[in-house]
Amino acid sequence: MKNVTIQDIAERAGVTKATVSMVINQDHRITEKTRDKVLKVIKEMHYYPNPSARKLARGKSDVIAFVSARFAAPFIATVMDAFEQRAFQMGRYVHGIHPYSTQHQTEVKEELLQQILYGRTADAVVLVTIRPSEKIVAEYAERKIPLVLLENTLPGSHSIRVDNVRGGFLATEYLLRQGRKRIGLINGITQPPPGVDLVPSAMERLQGYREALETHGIKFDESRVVSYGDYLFEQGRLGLRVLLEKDPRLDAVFCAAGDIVAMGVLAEAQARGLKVPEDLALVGYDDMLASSLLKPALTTVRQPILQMGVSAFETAIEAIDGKLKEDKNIIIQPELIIRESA
Amino acid sequence: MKNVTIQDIAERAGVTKATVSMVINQDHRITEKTRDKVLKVIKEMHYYPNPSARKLARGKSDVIAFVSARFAAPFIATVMDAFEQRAFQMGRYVHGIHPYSTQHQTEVKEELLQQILYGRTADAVVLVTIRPSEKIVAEYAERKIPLVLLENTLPGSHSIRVDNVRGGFLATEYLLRQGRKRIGLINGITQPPPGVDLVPSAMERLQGYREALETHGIKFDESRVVSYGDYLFEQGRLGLRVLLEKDPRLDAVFCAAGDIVAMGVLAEAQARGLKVPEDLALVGYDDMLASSLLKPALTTVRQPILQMGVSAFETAIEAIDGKLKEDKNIIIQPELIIRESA
DNA sequence: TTGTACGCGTTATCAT
DNA sequence: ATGATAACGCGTACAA
Repeated sequence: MKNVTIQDIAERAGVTKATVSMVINQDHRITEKTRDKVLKVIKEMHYYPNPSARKLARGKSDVIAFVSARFAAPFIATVMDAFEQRAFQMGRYVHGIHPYSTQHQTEVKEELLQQILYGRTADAVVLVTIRPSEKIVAEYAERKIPLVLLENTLPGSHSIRVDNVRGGFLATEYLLRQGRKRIGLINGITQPPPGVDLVPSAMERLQGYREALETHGIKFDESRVVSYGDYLFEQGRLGLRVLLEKDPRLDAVFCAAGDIVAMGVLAEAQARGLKVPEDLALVGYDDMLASSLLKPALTTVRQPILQMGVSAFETAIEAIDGKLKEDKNIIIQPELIIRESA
Repeated sequence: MKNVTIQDIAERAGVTKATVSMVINQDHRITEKTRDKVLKVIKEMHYYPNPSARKLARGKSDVIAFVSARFAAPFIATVMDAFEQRAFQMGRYVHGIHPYSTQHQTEVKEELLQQILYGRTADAVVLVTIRPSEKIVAEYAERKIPLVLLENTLPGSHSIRVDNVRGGFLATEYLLRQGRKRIGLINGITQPPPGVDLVPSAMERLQGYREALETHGIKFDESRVVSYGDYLFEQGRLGLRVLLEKDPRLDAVFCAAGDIVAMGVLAEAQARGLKVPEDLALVGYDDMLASSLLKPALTTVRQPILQMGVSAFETAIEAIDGKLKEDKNIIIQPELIIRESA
């Protein structure tokens, strides 16, 4: 009925709160005897320390905040899962990972990060695909709360990134090698409207695309590029329509916006009677589970997502433990998975 | 550097902590004048109340715990997303949703639920596909922390469920109507080994399958059923192999274990040169994004996942607000989506 | 509005 | 070496 507190345990065990606390926190200066006695009472009375009181008392929170735009995006869900998996393996922060989402709103993000920082809610913050303002980074640095960025880099914070320039390059170059000349690009937004966050990976993939074209002596043509803020199936259908309208002779699409969007491209192509890859070659990005199951199976750039989650967790732990004197920047290489669509 | 506390604000604004607290909590009995003054200081000094202190002081936590086995499962990620979406819309518990995962381990689950309960960490707990022990339910009831179950029901807690019996029935009956007689079932585990949790939906889909057979005068044959604990692509391949070994004349498969598994079935069928649906009709479960993109497009039972998340959130809020005198049990009807595979 | 006890652990200091 | 005492962390809420 009433909540069991440390005081109750102390009384029942005939010691003081301090002793109970020490038992819980494995302080060495207690006898086996008293410890066993106290532990027994704890079990008996179903005592669980109040985490709020605990946090309040010691400033540390035993929490890592994991901030992303939306939970449902496969990329994010997978990273989060790997992150947590690693936590279980290492036995640290096991129930101490707090996912937050910003719903893509810059304002929510800023507010949230302030809140986490000044509310002392987390020992470290992991940001997936979200770019904090420099002001925030500075404030975190001052209070010594480590930031770990995924898909971003900023001085003053650690980062885990996939080499997106290379990803864009690999995909485009492969298409060129297959003899394609008119390669459309469906991408994320590279010039975000106010209030929407920039996703640098889109810029980088664009750059890779350009570099590959240049390497092969083909001039970059802006009319071959479309950008969308959402990464949905419908964007793929729409994107292909737009690209074909600009040039019906389009012979390939690199869908840097991801495999879901690529699926939309595929559907639209098929609806128009275009054969993939014969009439239109298609390369996606991400390599989701379903990508290999499509007909034709999707050629795509694979992101080592699990590894990103694992590295993010390990980096966060190292930072929390004070083992990182400088920014740690991990770059993971993507891989082109060649299947049937190109 | 040092943390800004309510005390600092009070001093700077020339009032007491109590006043500041009232301002923050929108208590009406304070003058506009003092309120504005206090708010100004709060802004200036970047004051954010310490959530731990706050929770400690008032027993309420402003948190809803959202407990599932794994984050990455598409079903779970989608529910979680809808859940959070609704929170944003309603402006309640906006950053107060704490996802936890149990990694499928019963022990972890029990421990976690105890911790949440006795640690007073949440105002309500939502459990996705996870069944708490009756003991836990009783303990939650006693402490008046509402439980909301998804895909489960237990007296003493609220529930949101999809009518799985009906889902199983719809799929099987449709296959029977198409003239199929030898219908295999690939399902989740209905008799879990110790330490692994029961997923009742598997039982229910099995029941729907049986009922449909009986309705059409076909005897249930246990050798047509295989069960797996994981819902992976590989299970689909394996499942079909096993079923065909038992009866090579199999003419249909209802893959109640979900569309990912169904994709495995499809791949295996195609690898064996079986035409779908001519030689083998296939019905899945879930209706994922990719399901409509396969060749042949997958006929499947659609789960109204978004709606489940929304209902779960609303139910949690109602329960927290004390508006539910009795258990609320919502049942959502699934829908058979007919495409090409059957 | 203010003063202040309270919620619950942690930890520095002190006694044995 | 063990354990007790007491102050502390930060808001909330009730009596005055």
